[in-house]
Amino acid sequence: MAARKIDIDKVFHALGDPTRRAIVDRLSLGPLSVSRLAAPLEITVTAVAQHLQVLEACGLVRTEKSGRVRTCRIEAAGFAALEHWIGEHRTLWARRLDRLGEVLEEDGE
Amino acid sequence: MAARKIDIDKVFHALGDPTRRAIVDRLSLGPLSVSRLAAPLEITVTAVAQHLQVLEACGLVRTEKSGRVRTCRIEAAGFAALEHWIGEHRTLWARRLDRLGEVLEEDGE
DNA sequence: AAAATACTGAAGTGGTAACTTGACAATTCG
DNA sequence: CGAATTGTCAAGTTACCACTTCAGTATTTT
Repeated sequence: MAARKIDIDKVFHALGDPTRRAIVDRLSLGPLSVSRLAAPLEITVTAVAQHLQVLEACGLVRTEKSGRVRTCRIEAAGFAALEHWIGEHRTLWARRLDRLGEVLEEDGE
Repeated sequence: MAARKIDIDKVFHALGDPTRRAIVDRLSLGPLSVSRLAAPLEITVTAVAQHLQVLEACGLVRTEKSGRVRTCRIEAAGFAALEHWIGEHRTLWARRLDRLGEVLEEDGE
């Protein structure tokens, strides 16, 4: 799986930014170039490139440059680290998860 | 119904801080007062109280003051929001997880 | 009552994260 | 070739975040 050691700190921090989560969301549907990623976002291509560096540094995204285009895709390592952290806490928290039917109210996200 | 609207943004941001994750870890084992939470951490009680505000605001922790002691415990709502977000992405990402070895393939774009 | 305990509030500091602009490099295309 | 596309590098700005100090409020203990 994850060959490299993934820093869960960075994973949480990376996903704490809504713009980066939006990037991850879109990449979940398939690879995209930097400018295509930037198009629907209201920030500059430079800003998107910076977000991509963050996402790449924590193993959530992998990019590859070919010609003048950098193609970005989801990478599993960071996601695996996140699930691992959650898995470690799920058992501890599971008891309390029972009584939260009321909180799972929508929220869109 | 919707007791509180959980903001996944805040949940990720809250857990992005190692000190706050340490707090969550210890509270997973049982309730603690603010000063007991602060003891092993190398920060002031005030700082811990501030972290607790963050954790409480995103539904990861619940606190209750009785006398001069504020007791803190894990709250499931934030954790549920986190699992919900992951659940929504797991299916999308699972595909990529399966095909890790063959990603050199061009997806067009 | 006095002193110790447990926390709270306001205000300030230092660092850093997100974003911008502007200049530049590299590639593809007319 | 020259021009447009695509992304990169280096600063600089702004805003926020984690944390501190200090002064203050309740509450318990002695």
